[in-house]
Amino acid sequence: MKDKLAEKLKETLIKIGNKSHIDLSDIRIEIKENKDKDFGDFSSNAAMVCAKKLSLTPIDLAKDVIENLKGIEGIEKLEIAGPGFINFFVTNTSRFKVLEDIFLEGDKYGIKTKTDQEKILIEYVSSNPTGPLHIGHGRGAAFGSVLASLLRANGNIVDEEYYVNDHGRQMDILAVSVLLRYIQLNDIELYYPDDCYQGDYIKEIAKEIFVKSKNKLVPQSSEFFELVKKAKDSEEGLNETISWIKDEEVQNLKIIKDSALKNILSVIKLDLKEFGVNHNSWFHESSLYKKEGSKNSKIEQALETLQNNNFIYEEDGAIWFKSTEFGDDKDRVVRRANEDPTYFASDIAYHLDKYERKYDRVINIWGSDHHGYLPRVKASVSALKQDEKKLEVVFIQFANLLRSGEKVSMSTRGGEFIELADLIEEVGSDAARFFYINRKGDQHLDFDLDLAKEQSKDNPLFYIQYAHARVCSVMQKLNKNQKLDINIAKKNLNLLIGEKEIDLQKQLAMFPEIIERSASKLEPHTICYYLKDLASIFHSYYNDEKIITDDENLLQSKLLLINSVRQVIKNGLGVLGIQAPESM
RNA sequence: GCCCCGUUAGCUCAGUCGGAUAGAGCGCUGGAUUCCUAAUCCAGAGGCCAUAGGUUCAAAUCCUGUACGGGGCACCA
Repeated sequence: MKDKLAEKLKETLIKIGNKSHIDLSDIRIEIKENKDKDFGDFSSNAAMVCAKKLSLTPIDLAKDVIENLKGIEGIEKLEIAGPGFINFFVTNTSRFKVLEDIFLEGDKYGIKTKTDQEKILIEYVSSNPTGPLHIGHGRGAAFGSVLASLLRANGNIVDEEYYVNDHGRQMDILAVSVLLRYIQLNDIELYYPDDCYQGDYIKEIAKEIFVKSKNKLVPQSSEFFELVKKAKDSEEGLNETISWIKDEEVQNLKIIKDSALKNILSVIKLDLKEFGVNHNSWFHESSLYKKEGSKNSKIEQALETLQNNNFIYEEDGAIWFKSTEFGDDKDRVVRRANEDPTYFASDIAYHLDKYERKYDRVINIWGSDHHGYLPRVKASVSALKQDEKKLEVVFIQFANLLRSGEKVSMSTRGGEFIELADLIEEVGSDAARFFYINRKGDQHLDFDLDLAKEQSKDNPLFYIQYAHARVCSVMQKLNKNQKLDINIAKKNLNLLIGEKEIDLQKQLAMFPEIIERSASKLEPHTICYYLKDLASIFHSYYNDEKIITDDENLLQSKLLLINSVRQVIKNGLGVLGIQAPESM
């Protein structure tokens, strides 16, 4: 209905414009639901926006528009109000259509099919594979996952990718950590450096490798143990230890690194699965370092291209990328004096790879502590002659965990962080997802553990799910031979004209637009608030009205209404990856 | 110092690419249940939309400055 009105309105304006030879075809007018019922169902600011161009007062223009709009089907009344708003009063009959639509479309209601589908890549989580996911990763995981399903609901093709940082210093430290724990299994006393990973999972991994390798990986050189001693509390010492292993124990290091990576990745995958997060692509950073037959590695190729495009120079023994030419604060090193490419260099190659895979949009979900990193990545994309506008980054702020109103310490030092798996076990995947996305991503979030578990209206997710369960409960209470009969219901829609019944129909009709807006703004939280509003109107209605009555006509029309509510809640929660339980 | 984000009711937060009288929950006060889930509902009180300017017919919303809070500024990943 709203779309139809918007179209008619625009046609009318163009027609009026033509009379005075003024082109209004690209003017942007707005038509929106009214908060205040006295102003009708919809209102438009069209007359106020166009009045100046036509040298008319908004009121006069509005009068003209209304004359032209008269006689449109479904409109009961048109009014001019305030400084020149055009208010639309819709007939009850035209509101009923949404109920038939929902019944016909079912699970598809609100889900768009587009002919011009966009191919979108969302990369998210991408936590270092050096330990299990903790609650700091949870928000990004929930956000990316919901965003993917939201963009799909909006008619696009979406790939979800996890970038595995399986190359570099963190992996080296991981390998050393495991090796040291491994050695300790022989009751050999040795210093365990502060900068090594402290969690108990390292010991588990070491044990596993210990069994498989039959304890053959212990370095035999006393030099090694001296280095470890030195690494106890100095970063330098740790670095020396790492490079010693790299030189002397290449084969063993590889075995340990590979098994540790495999082990941790499988844990991460399991955690994500429990959380309803499903990446369909796992991209390994290490693959960017591998030669491709006769060709250089992806990183070398990318750096060569930058060089050919004249954005590379040498200084202080290092190789730099001129990111300042694209607005970055300073130029960035891509190859260290020791000739190793930096992390940034592999990220350049990674983004180039994404572009080569021909996506229309490339979306990254990053922690907001990385925002300073974006200008250089955008710069590199531009320098590689790619369209940097295709790259969008959504920044996700950290979440605080609250228990009994107190902040739960999230120190990652000493490995005392809370694992995502523990959070899911405590509050459940549904609540965790909902609370993580209940706020705009770039804002701080207090995740209240007690609230997430509470079974009352204070808990917005419970409130929404309860509305769904209530409808299901009514359906259960019907006599055995009774059920929703769409034919009877359709003939009696004119019984649904109570104030709250109309409110419900209006709210239900907004759902497709909510999906669309939420998707286009990359803001999933909009859906949470929409569903809460819908549930609220429903609960209020339910309290006022008895659904089950002896009057078959009335019963059927009401059943259609409440089942529409049930369907939309189900669809909305579905997009969020959350269950809609039939009883609670 | 530079950059990003935020500031809306006592608290936690919404607020439709600028629109008519700024909303919700909690908390507070007072009510509703012989009845489909009271796990709910209804009513009341509560606001200088941080602040000072600017743009506009119209600003919580856009622009600039200021204050306060959070984060970021590596040959780390």
